[in-house]
Amino acid sequence: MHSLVEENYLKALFALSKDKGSVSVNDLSKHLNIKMPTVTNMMKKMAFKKLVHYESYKPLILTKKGKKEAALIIRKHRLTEMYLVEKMGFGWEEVHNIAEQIEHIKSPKLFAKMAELLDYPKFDPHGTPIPDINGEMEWKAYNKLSECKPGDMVKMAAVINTTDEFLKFLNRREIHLGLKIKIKSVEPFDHTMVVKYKNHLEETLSNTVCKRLLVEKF
Amino acid sequence: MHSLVEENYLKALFALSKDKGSVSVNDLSKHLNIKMPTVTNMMKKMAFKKLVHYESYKPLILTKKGKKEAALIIRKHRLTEMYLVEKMGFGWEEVHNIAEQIEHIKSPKLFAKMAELLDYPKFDPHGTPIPDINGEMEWKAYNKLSECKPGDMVKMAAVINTTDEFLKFLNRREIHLGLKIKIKSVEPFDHTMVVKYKNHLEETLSNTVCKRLLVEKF
DNA sequence: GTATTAAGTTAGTCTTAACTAACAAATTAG
DNA sequence: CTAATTTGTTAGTTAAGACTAACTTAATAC
Repeated sequence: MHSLVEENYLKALFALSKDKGSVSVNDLSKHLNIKMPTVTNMMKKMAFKKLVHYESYKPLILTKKGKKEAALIIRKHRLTEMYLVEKMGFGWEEVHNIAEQIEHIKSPKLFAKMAELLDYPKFDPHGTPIPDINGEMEWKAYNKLSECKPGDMVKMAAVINTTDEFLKFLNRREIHLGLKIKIKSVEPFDHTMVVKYKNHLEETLSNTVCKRLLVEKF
Repeated sequence: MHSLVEENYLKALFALSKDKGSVSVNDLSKHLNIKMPTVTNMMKKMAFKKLVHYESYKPLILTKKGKKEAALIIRKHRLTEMYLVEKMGFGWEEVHNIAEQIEHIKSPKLFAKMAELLDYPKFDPHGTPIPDINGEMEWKAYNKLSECKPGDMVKMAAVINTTDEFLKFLNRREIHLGLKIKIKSVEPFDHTMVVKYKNHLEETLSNTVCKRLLVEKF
């Protein structure tokens, strides 16, 4: 399998290529705090292993294989974070460093068990999606409603941390998956949103609510 | 801090020096599956770090510092094993490999939390004592089952040299920690024992097995 | 459109932790 | 007590993954 070092390169490549789809050697170098020549060498090695497409002076692009491997590491990271918070009582700010280490543990069983005990979560409490066992992350284009701007037209895609209370709240307001929502305005002080959808012409949603709603822009 | 590699040398030294108090380069080499010259080099390096007393052609002896560091790694290993079994529902025989990796995680908080959630255990699921945060271990006066006599009533307390094979063997016979066992008879020729426990009214255990089972008399 | 700056590569060095080959010391056998 | 065997050491090599210095290509500025 891959070394711990290679796994860190994969993760960084995956994270950085989110928007553009490709990464410069320079960006990767800065992100990992590793000098550029080292990165170049590593990219050649990883190209040989079919994890990344590499050509001199061209941007770096993960292969399908590379993307999958990266997603699986991220899966392990997020499951670990979530496990530490939900099952062990850690605070969110404490778990990153631990997860950064545990994500490299070679034991499918350990992570399968975490997933099971957490009820196969698709999102962590940040609302960030957790890739499945095949490295698929079909949800990656989603945003929190709270991060959208006035004027945006969005479609309801998912809900974070679905408690009974919250689901009843959504039902009362007729908010459901696939619903098209227009953001009318955002209160600068507490980030309360005024939105419009279907026959609700002026519904007010608190930031607490908006942070739990994942939407797709269009 | 120490590298993962050094930690493995420490652990091996600690385990092997249990009886004699010292270890030969050869034994350590065989135990770690690492050639002797490599071991010699490493011992010099670790002697420089005051982890081991090293003199050419003399047996290796852990320093006080070395012993403490080793005990702390073993603490992490055993806490992890116990956590996996008690809190995550793993089987006794599955946890060793995972703990072997997690023991190297650098996060005092993680292990403090495990200890807390397990109610500060002094013994792990194998019945072996868990060193405390200062590297101190509490050894109870356990006896090998092989040294008991017909008529003795004993309670399973710990297992020596826990290989996968052996643990599976114990599972098949439903032998576990805390189990109460009565010794019915001992074959004088090969020291095979006939014992009784739970609904096993006449189970025969070879001397090889009995020497590996630690029990508490009562 | 050339000059300058930024980004990327090549070549060579370092450290860690492994290895083999060859030699030396200690132990055991006769 | 010497010879043979086992154990341990020295010296030199290798691979991974980092580095610096020097050079080349690409991008940007004027």
